[in-house]
Amino acid sequence: MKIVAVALKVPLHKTFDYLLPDPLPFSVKLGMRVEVNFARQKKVGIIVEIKNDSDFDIKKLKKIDNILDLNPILQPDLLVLLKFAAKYYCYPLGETLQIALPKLLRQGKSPDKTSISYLELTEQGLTSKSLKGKKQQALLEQLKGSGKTPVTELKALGFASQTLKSLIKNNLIREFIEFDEQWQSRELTVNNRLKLNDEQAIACAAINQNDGYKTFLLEGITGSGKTEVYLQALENTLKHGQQALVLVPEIGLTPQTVNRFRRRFPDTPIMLWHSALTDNERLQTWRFCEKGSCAIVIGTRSAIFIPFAKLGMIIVDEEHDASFKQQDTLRYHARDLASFRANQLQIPLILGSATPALETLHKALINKYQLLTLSKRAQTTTDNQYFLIDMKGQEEHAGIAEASIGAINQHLKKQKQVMVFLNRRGFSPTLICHECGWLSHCGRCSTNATYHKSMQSLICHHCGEQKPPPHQCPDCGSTQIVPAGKGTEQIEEFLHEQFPDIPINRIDRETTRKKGSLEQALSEINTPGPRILVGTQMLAKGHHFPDVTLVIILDVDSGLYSCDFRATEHLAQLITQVSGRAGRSGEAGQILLQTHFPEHPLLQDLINNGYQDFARYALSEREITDFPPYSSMALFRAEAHSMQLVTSFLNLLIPEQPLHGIQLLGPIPAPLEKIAGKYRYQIHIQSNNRATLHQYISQLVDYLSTSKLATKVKWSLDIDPIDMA
DNA sequence: AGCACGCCGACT
DNA sequence: GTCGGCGTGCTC
Repeated sequence: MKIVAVALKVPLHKTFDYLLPDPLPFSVKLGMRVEVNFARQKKVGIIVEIKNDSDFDIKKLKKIDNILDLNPILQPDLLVLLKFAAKYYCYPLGETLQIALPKLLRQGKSPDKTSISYLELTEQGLTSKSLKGKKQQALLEQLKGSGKTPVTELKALGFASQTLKSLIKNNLIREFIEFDEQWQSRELTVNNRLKLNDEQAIACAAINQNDGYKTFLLEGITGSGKTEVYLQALENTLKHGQQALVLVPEIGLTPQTVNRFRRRFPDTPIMLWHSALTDNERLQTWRFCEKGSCAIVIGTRSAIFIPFAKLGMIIVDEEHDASFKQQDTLRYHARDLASFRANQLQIPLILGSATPALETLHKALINKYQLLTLSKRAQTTTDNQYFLIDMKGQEEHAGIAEASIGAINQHLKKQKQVMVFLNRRGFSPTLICHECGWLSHCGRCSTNATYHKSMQSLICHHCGEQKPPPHQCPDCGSTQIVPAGKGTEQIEEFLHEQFPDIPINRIDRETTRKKGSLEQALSEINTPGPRILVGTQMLAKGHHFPDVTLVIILDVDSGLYSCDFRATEHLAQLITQVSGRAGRSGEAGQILLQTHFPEHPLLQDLINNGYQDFARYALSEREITDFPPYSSMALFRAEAHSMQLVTSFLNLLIPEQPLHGIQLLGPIPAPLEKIAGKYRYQIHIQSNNRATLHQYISQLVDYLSTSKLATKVKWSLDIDPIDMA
């Protein structure tokens, strides 16, 4: 009697056994989808085990209603990866598998979507000079840069169907349909290959000589030509007829990046993977990769779950970026799963960053990874200069020091661009009553309500609740309600007053909410002339601003003294990444850091010796304090509307006797104790031995599945957390 | 998570 | 008398 274990989308840490239909129509394999009756509901599940008996009462087993696939929908290696992920991150297997599948497959739809329409330039379009229509001209430029491009991708860039149609009508571009034919690597055309410097050549040679699994850490300062190394390493992979997966941070999937790949390999099918794809596009891309019809995928973290016919290389660009870690449901780290997958397939993995995560650097320093260093900037000869602005006693306006304003003036006069960085959006983080000290806060979260002047509202950045600012203080009735603290909106307003003739672009989540508005701002920034850019994190990542020669970081201090042990690492990465945006056009950039602690050893080390030196020093501190990567960590969180319920539940999990090899800390309130009306507490679990940690956590999860109290709170586990909030 | 079963209050 | 509140327990 044939029995199969089926993984279903239920939040239970187990699978369910079913009987196979008796005369079996065809051979049943792992990874096939089935339709079953489960607790009186029809569900789509996946076969994860085939066996001859069951721990469950065999007489009570139900029969499978339907086998949905002739061939497994999850190929064997992907199923192994997902089983590992479910176990490692302590997440139910059924839910893990569902997360990895495109929605249409999750729903049991047929996987056969086999064509994609592309647009390309005609001969006429190639030679045409300039068109009247601005949008039409932009589309031609885009196609000149990217070559043949999927229609859906062009629409995502903001081109209207009308624009496409009229260009087709005028015979400047043409549409064609491509079916999922095997991609043939012998057609490989390579354009615009750059000459490598010594370091790049050594890196490429090391990667290309490699046979089998190996992880390389490509530690290259901004502008040192990491992308060129990726491209030349990819060339080798493509020549062997193998596919490649390039993982990029959420913000890194810009047209510039993609165009560079398309221009280099004009005949090679390249597809994108990101959250804005429609369900159909997602399924198409998935199938094209699985069948070997697509050669390169550039995608965000979930691309790690795409099946490939013959994957030959994985690249993780900006590997330190926090967006590779999923912050809800299955809390996986795409970089770490990439490492598992590369090992599983015996292929090389390249981790690239100017500011590698300390975990990654540690593995390179103990020779688990091969370290490849790029220390020379390709374009400039001069290094950026850092200046610490001591804010003690310094006169300031809207948080900008007098000295900084002087510097801004100088650079603008030289027709250069200036970047002002502050990691806080809105006008001011709170409103304060001048008479009684009342502060604007969110009614549902234990945090401030940020004042957004342009929208005339108070917004909670955690739960999104909006309300109008009060005219009178709710406590004392005073009308003296004033903004306290600074956000990017206020910086922009002040700079407008100070430099009325200078164009200013503010770039943060608020100003880039509308589709295409970031692209719009970026193209404005590319026009010559003096300009000021104001922004948050978003400015630090990926974009090229060749005319920026001055960068000012306003609030350095919040990263220096924080309860999060990773805060200094993130601050150093941020400073290095932001300053990497400056001085890329031949002239050395100036970086001003505003701080009350100019003598702080971290800042001194960073500006005098660079990130590489800082990171090695920071690692030695982690070793002394026993923090990751010198220990393993997990975070157990629980939330509920009643504080008493949460704390008593968590207290139940703390044993009376200390456990051997496990340190528990808590329950302690989460950094934000209350969000959207729910109280959140957590327990830090730490061990010097990963296996010990995992053994303890699996026991914990087993216990929770039998605990009644556990059903009354919402709990979650974060393995290797990077954000304690 | 769903969903049914079950045991108590206020309604045509 | 019954409709419906959500506490409890189970799903191969």
